[in-house]
Amino acid sequence: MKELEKTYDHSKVEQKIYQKWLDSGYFNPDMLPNAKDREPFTIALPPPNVTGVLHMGHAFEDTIQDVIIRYQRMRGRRALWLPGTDHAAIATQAKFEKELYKKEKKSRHDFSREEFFRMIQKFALSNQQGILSQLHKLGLSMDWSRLAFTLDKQREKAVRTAFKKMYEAGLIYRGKRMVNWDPKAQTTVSDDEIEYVEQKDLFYHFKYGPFDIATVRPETKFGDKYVVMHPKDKRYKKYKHGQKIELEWINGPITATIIKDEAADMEFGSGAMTITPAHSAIDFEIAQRHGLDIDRVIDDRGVLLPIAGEFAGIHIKKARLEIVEKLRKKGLVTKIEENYVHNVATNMRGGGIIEPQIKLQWFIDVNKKFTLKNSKISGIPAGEKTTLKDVMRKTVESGQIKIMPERFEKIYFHWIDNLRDWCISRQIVYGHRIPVWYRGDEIHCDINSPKGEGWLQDTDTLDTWFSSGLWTFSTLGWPDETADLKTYHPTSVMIPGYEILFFWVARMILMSGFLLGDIPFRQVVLHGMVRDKLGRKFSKSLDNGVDPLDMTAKYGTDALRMALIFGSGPGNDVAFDEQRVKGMKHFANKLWNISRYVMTNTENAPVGAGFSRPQYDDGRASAAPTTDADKNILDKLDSVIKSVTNNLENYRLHEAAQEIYQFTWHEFADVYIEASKNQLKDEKLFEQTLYTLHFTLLTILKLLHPFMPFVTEEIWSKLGQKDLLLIVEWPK
RNA sequence: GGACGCGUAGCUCAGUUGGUUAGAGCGUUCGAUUCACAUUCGAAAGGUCACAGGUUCGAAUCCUGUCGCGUCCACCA
Repeated sequence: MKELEKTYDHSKVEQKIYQKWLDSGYFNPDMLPNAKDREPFTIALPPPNVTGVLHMGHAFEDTIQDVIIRYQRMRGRRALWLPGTDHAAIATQAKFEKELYKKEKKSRHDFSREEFFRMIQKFALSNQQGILSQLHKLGLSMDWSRLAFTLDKQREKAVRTAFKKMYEAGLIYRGKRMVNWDPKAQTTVSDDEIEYVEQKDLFYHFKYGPFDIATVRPETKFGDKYVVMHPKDKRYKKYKHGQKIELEWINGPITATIIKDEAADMEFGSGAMTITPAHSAIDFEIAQRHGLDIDRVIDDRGVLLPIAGEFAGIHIKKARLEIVEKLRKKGLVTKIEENYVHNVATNMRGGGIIEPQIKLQWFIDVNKKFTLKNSKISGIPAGEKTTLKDVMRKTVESGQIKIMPERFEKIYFHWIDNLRDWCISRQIVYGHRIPVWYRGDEIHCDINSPKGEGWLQDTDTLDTWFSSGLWTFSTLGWPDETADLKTYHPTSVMIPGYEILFFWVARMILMSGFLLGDIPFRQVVLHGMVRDKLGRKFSKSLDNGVDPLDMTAKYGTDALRMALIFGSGPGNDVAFDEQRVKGMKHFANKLWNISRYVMTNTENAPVGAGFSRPQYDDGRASAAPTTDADKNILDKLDSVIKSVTNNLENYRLHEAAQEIYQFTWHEFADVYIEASKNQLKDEKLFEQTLYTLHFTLLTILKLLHPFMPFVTEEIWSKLGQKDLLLIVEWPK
């Protein structure tokens, strides 16, 4: 028996233990003992963005997954946890461009496309290295041999194959539509990447012929030649739909047309509004309903077009005040309200304020009918017509995919109901380039460029979520029919934050449904966000960020893991409190000293590592001399095993963790170990007591291992156990 | 405007289908120390489970309403 230090020093243990695990090869499920006989269990890691470093949210998310995968491995599953990173297209390019400008005062225009792509890819891959080393330090049991990246060769093949199949099914089309244009990043963004930010502005009222119209954006008003009011608005009864009126406007007299449309809100302002169809989704719809002209006023850079007359060529930001000034001189400004609060659409991936524009873009049609040749989706038989929306809905509705907590299912359905076609093209270079080539009027979509002269590839790249949507199967080798794909797909459980339910979870269901006719995962367990102890988001401006690696250095990885799991309900946000991590470091030390006690006492015992359980194997009642304390602790142990197992099966990790903690400290240490001190002095009770101490400790180590892998593995080896605790059978 | 969540000890939070004196971590107070652990042990203080009704033999838990906080969706010219 080896001596144990008086205190547990994580810094001496963690790296050594992690190396032991790596050397064992058991992170790769195919290397597990009797791998072929094991039932597969798969988790695909939500790939962290290569934009930066890991934060506490990652530590939380990855700990949850590690607990589950370790538990399943011990339960005898062929447990695969597949790691990877996400190229995060627009976010990464935006970040790179920012740094490039800061460091070298250069922009994307200073480089060729190919050169610029290579620079960003290099930046991304160097970030990736940092992230991978952080993942190692968190003790995560991922299968590094299968590491994937959303923008590597194999994933490119998957992306192009997926695009081609959807294109051929007519689900991907190119069309001129109103999109969210970010003039700063010079690209479109999808509806889901818009974040509305409250902002205070001046609210201008103008005299528009006989009408009072209001706006915060006078610079869009040049093209306004339609005035819209509700058909039932009594104030405007005398005006007829289609009626023309002459009036004085910014650059002289114009002819305006009266439009009666129910989109006009009678309660708001004067009830009359002018519309700018080329730069507003709502206005665009109104214009389409009535067949109105759609005149572009602002270009891609936010500069006014010739329609603005003397203001043409001026940036909208600058033009606003000048326009108001001109209107004021003409006596057309009736009122200016200050501090008008309204929402502005912004690009949440580090871009600017969204300017709706009509552009030629690529879309995924979510309502178009198609036929699934092979379908494992319940509610959609093979050969039957369906839509992508239907796939997303039916898989969850039927319970084939379960979402936990359940309340998110409602939110998910609501999102599907309001879903519009997904704009997948981006005008940036960092991403998967659209696999479509043009030559004159010819168009060619394929995995590789077409043969022959004069073909030019589409310059757009794909929305990053397009490649993320393939993640569960592109990581397993799809489109090739690999053994991995057959063995490990559909994956067992997906564990993302609730904030990417739409971006990602829904898109994976869509992609897997169409391309494989199957679900990507059986279960979704959503977790909340990690906030600071006051419940605020971690943010740069508040400077309240906590680096997970600082915590692991200070208190140990086990302590951080346990602290994150301990006080968190499913789907709820977690308030991060350093004090709790400290408390869990104490717990690790407590366990360490419990082990010291058991070891020093079993040192001279006739029983060694091969402790048997003679008294309890069958017929507990008739067993050898046993005290109430023994019965009590072993009964409780049995019930803890059952309960912890049940809670882990149902992804109630926090409850499982609390039960083990409670049992270890306040039952085993506080009660039984105290009682054992007297029992060990009694010859008749000696062996029984040793047995109970030893058996209980070993079982605790097994139960606790998924949560606190390092300290448990270390003690396990000090106890002289041969196998790694990592793959020891889960207690029953 | 629509939907959802939360409000439990000083602080941060658990509390699975309603069931005995409501729990944890940290903090506070008092006491203990050669015997596994001061990163410890024992004890204590501290909660009308936001509020008001209702269902029930019984409600922190279910229902209705009120107040406060938060999130998501839609978006107003």
